[in-house]
Amino acid sequence: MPAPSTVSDARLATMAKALAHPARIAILRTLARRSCICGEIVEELQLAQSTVSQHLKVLKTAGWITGVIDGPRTCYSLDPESVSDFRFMLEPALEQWEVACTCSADSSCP
Amino acid sequence: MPAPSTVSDARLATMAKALAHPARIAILRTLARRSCICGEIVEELQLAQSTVSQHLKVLKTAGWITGVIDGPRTCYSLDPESVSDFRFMLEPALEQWEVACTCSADSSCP
DNA sequence: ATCGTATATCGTCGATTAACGATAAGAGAT
DNA sequence: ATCTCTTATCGTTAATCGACGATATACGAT
Repeated sequence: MPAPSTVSDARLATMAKALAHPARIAILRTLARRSCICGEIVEELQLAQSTVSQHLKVLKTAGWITGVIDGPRTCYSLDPESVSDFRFMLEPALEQWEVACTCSADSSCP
Repeated sequence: MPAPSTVSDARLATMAKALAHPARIAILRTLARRSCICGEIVEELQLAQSTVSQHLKVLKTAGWITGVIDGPRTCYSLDPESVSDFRFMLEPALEQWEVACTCSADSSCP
């Protein structure tokens, strides 16, 4: 029997990839605090506007956030459902991995 | 006040980055099952040996796994401590993010 | 209709990633 | 000492990432 899952691992990897940059983590933290922000993020992180826009796009594509256009600006928010999905995919695995023994019995190991 | 954390976000991002590939997730799942494997992973995933070796290096560098050389082979295992670190860094954030409202009050939003 | 603001997109650059085959290095066994 | 097996590393390739400035687009206000 092969390792379980593998189906949703693609999505898990995609969301992890979007998380794999300090600037994007910072953006998520910011959105968690005051929800709905656009170019204010540019001030908070000291990055060019185009760079921030790209990071937002990555987060949006991966599903972490949603963007609602509000006149000339776009209002970004965390997508709680996707956060929930991510937790549901990741946490059972992490729990299992944390208790994995350092070296199991049926193995070709020292 | 800026967003909290940012200190360990670098490490969080690093570990997330290592997680951001289906093959590496598969490797972690495998190691969680039977611990201590080396080239058996090459069979499980259908990838070249050098590719698997690289993925193992990425996981090791990020701290997810440890490698103990055992004669001619190397025995890899999950590092429960790092898994724990990762959980400790990530889960509080995820909990917070999941309950973040879609659009908060003090915001320039619709 | 035009101006100003806000944001997305384009094009570019250097750096990194992912994959592979080929080669080197280490440890046992003959 | 040599052969074999296992794994790490090297070199290459195409693709992607991260950052930026410049430009285009969209909207609201004048």
